[in-house]
Amino acid sequence: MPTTPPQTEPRWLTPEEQHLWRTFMRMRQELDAQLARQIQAESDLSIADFSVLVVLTDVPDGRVRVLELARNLQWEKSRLSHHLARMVKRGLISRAECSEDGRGSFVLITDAGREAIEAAAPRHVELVRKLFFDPLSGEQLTQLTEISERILGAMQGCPALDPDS
Amino acid sequence: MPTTPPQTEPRWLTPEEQHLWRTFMRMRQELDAQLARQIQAESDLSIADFSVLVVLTDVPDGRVRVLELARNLQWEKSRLSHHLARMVKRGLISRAECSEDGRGSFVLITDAGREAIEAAAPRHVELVRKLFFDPLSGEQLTQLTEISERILGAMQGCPALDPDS
DNA sequence: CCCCATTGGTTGACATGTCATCCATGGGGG
DNA sequence: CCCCCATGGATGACATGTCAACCAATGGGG
Repeated sequence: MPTTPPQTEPRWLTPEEQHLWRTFMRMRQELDAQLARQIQAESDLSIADFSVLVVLTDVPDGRVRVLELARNLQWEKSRLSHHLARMVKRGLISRAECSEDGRGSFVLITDAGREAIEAAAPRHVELVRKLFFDPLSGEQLTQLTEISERILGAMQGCPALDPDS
Repeated sequence: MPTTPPQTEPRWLTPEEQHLWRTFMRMRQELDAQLARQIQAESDLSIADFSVLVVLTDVPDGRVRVLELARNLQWEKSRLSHHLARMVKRGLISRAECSEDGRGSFVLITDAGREAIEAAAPRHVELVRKLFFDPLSGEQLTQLTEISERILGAMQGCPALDPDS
């Protein structure tokens, strides 16, 4: 029998499962797209810029180690490095070397950066509310929290094919 | 009073809302990443390739108009055009001109394309099950379906800043 | 004290996505 | 019939992301 061994017929999705999967994926995608378009149009920041700046404004001195950023955003270091370079070029952040660790480097938010995010944030939250929170009941919010945590949990246990971290 | 007019203090997220939003976003992101990595590693198709091929195999003759594809995937036509060009170059699909409409063009799946997706699909479904369906209870699946539909609905009504479609 | 594997981070080549523009056909009103 | 604009699609320039290789500082064992 020359067939590849463990080829039990895969458990394809039932019609309802398929419907859920497709709806979920489309929702994700559309949500991203809308948020991206809005933030881009109104503030000439990208979602990526925005999330970097959020982290920077969350810490008291607006100063974070690169690797800390990477862990926080769950980005690979390469992507982060490239992105930070662009953000420096646009004056949103700047860098400082790290005295404790000669290899390391700090990222710090500039005044322009702070200005940019403070201008963009209110409209952004407003849209997040309108598209994500407002359509859902309080009960659904609880449910979705639980659901997200479950799925996330299932993946943490799955070191699968994880290059970084 | 020189302040910009309708600047009532934005409704920032409460801690629970923030927790939900961040958990949800991280879940999305991690889910995407895992699926992308797996499919890439095992089949040298990308998620994008995969979803194009799925549409192509869904129709009886494996032949779809470009614009039909675009609507189906919700991609902008430019992205689709570029992507199709690459897929042609890799032999996964080919094209045929459209007799009914001289501007139009058909996309058709090649044997290589069919082979590629048939090889990739089973492992992919398996992973989707493992990461998305299995961790959730039947009740949660129902809830998530409802939730996704709600959010999606809220966005359909929002023609917002939609360049295409 | 030195060697060397690890770690923090950058770089270059390349794949992918976006935006604006272009081009050819199609399909009506004048 | 012809003009003109809407439509289907391609293209080029550029922003962004990924992968693999690289480099310099670190920090332990021998």
